[in-house]
Amino acid sequence: MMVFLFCKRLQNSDVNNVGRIVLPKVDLILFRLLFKRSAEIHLPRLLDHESFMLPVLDMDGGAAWSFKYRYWPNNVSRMYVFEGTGPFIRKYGLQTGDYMLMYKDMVTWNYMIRGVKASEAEGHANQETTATEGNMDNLVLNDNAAGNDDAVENGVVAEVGAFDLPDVSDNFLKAESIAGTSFMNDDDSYFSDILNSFSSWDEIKDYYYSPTQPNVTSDNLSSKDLSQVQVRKQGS
DNA sequence: TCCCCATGCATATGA
DNA sequence: CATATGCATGGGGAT
Repeated sequence: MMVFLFCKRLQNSDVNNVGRIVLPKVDLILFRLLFKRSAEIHLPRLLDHESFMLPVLDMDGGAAWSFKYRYWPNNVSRMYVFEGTGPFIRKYGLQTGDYMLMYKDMVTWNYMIRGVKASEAEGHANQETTATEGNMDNLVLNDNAAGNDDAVENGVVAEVGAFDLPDVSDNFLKAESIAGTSFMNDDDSYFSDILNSFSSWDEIKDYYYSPTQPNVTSDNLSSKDLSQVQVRKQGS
């Protein structure tokens, strides 16, 4: 099962030849449902001034990327960025206003990525989305879920059932429109499917917090894949 | 008031 | 001198 993590509407500074993409600090859907946590959880945690190469599989097939994942100190906060994104941007021909969507494969733990042109997004969009296209920036859910620290401390996944499912916000529908796929089916079983796929609270916690790298190594990629992993230097 | 993030810009790197 | 890197600044939206 693929979990949608976040969507970034690309800006000039994301698609120019610098080759880095500033990541949004949007919440992961599941975590926004369970807790009120933000940003630093939809990708592996970075220690102080830590950075590393993050393998990311292309959902379009064939390609595998390797972005340098790091952050910039910013006042008391952080700005997260992917570096070495030039080849990805070029493969999809992404320009300002297009989208980068990230997912995580819950079976393999691979991070997955795809680019969506704004024009394609319009193709998937419903009327409402089209009408408010200017607001399709970084997608977040309504935060209707009550915080429940008790469930966390008790370590009981079953407590999850006590949460109200969030409303399917307009933005969530927009994310689906851009993705061209449904993250949640009609009876809201999307979240319960996710939760049921874990057997314990620790599993959920590990899954989202673990600094463990995705199960992608140079050993299980073809040479063709590897050729796309390398970050192209300017002018090469 | 807070904080996110788009981009400016000073410094480092290196051709 | 050109480009890459690492952070700072400030507008604007959320709280």
